[in-house]
Amino acid sequence: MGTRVEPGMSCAYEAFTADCPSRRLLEAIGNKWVSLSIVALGVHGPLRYGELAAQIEGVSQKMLTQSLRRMERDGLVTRTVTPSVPVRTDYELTPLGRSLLPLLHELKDWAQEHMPAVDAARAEYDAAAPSR
Amino acid sequence: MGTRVEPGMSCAYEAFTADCPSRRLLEAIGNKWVSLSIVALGVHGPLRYGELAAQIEGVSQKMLTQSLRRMERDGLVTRTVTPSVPVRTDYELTPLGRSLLPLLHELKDWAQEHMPAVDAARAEYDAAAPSR
DNA sequence: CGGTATCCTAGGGGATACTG
DNA sequence: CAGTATCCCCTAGGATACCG
Repeated sequence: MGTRVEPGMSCAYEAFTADCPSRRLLEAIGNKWVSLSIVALGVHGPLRYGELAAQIEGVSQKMLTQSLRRMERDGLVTRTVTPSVPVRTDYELTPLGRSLLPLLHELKDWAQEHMPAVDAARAEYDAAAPSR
Repeated sequence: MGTRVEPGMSCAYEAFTADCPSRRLLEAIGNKWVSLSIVALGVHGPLRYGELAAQIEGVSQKMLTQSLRRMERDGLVTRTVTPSVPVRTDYELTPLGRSLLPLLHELKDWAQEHMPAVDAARAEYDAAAPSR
């Protein structure tokens, strides 16, 4: 408890307290569907609910809706409902949400460059002791 | 199915297929304990199991061990056991693991800069319709 | 010290059906 | 079309106890 950190400087590097910004960010966007939605919206601009669902293979209606609500609450996307028949809902990144794009883009770059190495490591690990 | 992507270029930007590198990376390091362990090891250098546990507030023995095993399998850390009594185990980042550090560092920077905005958005959202 | 092994529960998350 | 509601399974993950 001796090492209290400054507000805004919390989680500086010494300790990862339960409520430090880094951990809370991971809880907010660490979710697969959340980050994929952000990237999809970043690439294609505003998207309707159905378009978004089509972009993200395998996402269920429940999870997509839940993720979008959380993102809206976190100020990452705006939700615009047009009460036509049938109804139309558009999702768009806020400036805050857009500010995450460079980060996620780099993540994607890392993945494309290094995932083969990860696969190789896995294969070797599994081959060494198949029982593990 | 018409838009097939090049190997290595998969998940280029059009579609997020279930097995594209970006999604698989998120599954590998999206985990809170994994990324926190990587950063802790990146900052402090090699760490013993107990030291690592002390760095990461609130992690259970089970989750830490499980995360470290997964990271070892993925080639992100090495695990060195010294069979003394009591036994000593050191964890260290591999070059592959280290290559994630800049990324995670930027994540941390984003968190420290923008999490207050997220908190504000949440407060406003909750205030607008407390029932949600 | 650095783990397994076991038990247990809250929540993640899919499938399906219904609605404005 | 874009949801909500319900059911139900299954895993993440904590607590506890034991071991080399």
